[in-house]
Amino acid sequence: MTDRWALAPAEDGGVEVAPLGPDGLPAGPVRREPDLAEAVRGRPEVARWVWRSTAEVYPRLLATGVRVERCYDIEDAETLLLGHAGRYGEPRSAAAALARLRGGPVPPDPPQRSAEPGAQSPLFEPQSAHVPLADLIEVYADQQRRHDATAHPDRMRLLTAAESAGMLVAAEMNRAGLPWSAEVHRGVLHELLGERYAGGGEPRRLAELADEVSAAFGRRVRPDLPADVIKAFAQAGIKVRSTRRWEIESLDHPAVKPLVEYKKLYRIWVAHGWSWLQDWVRDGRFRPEFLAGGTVTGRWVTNGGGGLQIPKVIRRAVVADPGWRLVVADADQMEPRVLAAISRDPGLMEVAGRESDLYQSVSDRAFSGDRDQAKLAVLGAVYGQTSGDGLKNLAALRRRFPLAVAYVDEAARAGEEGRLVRTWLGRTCPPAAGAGEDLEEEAGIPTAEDDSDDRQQWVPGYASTNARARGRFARNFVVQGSAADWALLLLAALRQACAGMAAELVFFQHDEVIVHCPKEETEAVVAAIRQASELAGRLTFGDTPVRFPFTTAVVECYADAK
DNA sequence: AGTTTCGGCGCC
DNA sequence: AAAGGGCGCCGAAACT
Repeated sequence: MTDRWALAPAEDGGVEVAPLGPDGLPAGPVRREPDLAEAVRGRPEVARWVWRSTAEVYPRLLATGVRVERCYDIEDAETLLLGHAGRYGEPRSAAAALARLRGGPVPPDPPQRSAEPGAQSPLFEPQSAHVPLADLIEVYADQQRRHDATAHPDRMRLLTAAESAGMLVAAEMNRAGLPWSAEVHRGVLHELLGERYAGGGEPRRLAELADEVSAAFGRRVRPDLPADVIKAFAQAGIKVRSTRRWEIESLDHPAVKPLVEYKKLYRIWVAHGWSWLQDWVRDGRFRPEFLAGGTVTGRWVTNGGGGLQIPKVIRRAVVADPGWRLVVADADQMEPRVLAAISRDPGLMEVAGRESDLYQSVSDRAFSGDRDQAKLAVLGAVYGQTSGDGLKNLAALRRRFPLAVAYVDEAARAGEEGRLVRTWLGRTCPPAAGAGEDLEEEAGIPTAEDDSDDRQQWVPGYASTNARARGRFARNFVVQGSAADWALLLLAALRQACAGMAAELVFFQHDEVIVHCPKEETEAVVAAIRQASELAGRLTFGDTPVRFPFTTAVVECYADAK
């Protein structure tokens, strides 16, 4: 069962396939066959399909009911390998990789396609130029050699394999869709926003709140226009720099309450209201397009519909099919557990070796039981907090967990100095990531904003705010990115564990996964999650005591999971 | 008129 | 109390 085959759809609708040897080179001739799906369906013994792009091939296979166990996505691997070599931004298409290999002119990558509301996953992705299978195999063999030249070849192999697995999962999720009740959604909208008025204007509740805001200011104010609100406050003798909630909330003015309420509901209305429902929900399913590895840290993104930002109140609309359930599984304190695993800090590993609340354990050791302080300190260390209580707490954290704090500090220093920073498996941060566009600041030349007094406290002397931004980015990158490494392995293991069942993975959001399954399968799914977590922890980070417990809920409605 | 950026906020 | 990381999305504002 170690058979690897390479595959490339031909331009005439047929397909080229070829068996591969252990070195990645062809172990037999390239064969032309008339039908892509049949070529795969007829070879169930193949353990891994090597192809240019999962997004090009796999939706077509799924459309005919064909699933594959594993794949290797050449263009995704090219991206990761280029990144590891510090060559971020070079064209990553198979055609470009081939050109680099042969010394020809390197074609630029085609422009990214943007999402269209309600668009089904296209059967043909408008992507890079066609590359014949024999050439594709050459690129693949070269990539195998390039894995060997990385800092940790075994980890790098795991990374490219894991991300390819993630792409299979993403394609399957895109096909399945998230079960969505339009009726429930409409009910929630009506309850929150009131009736819609003809003509597409604001619903009743928003109109009322806008009137209350205007009444409080004594003139007509549009609460959805920040400039208007700032002016209105100024006329009332209150200076605000923005209309962000945390800045507005504490003000002593009668407009504040309806304004904050307006902004909350306005958000629901524009981002998840009736037109969203119209655009993104079809046949009882919400279909955002999941893209595995869509960010530099390796986190997924969704293309369309804000699939990873479903507001809590709207989750009531996520309802299992009749007789089915949603198994909602959420990794507990994922980021500090990942930090324990990558830093190998003995104290933090010991704490992370228990399934109980990690922040509580940290606070018992370093914060005399104050869980909130402990959580702030840990998150501050991971995010690069620069002021407030976080700094004081960071010192306490450093005393108890020196290797953990040193790990992220070193990443931050590397980022500031423009050195490469990698996740545990080898995903590499582009050296300029986290940098803004402000070259004047980079050069240490004060800009107009710099004489605002609150910034200079934490921008000492001529230190570049850009370098600091890179430092914060890199500090977070090693944790968030390694967590994404682990999450890919988790998804891959969970997908395997669910392979024989009717259960389908329908949602994934950084540290949370939803499986939709017949109610008879829920126990098996919960067990599969546990087993997948254990396997993912071991495969990703090797032999550590760190555990990755999940909170799982078996529910009919997503909103009931928390 | 079409495209890009900004402000604000949803999620993790 | 204050505001650190990653995203996507929307309408308005600011551009070409």
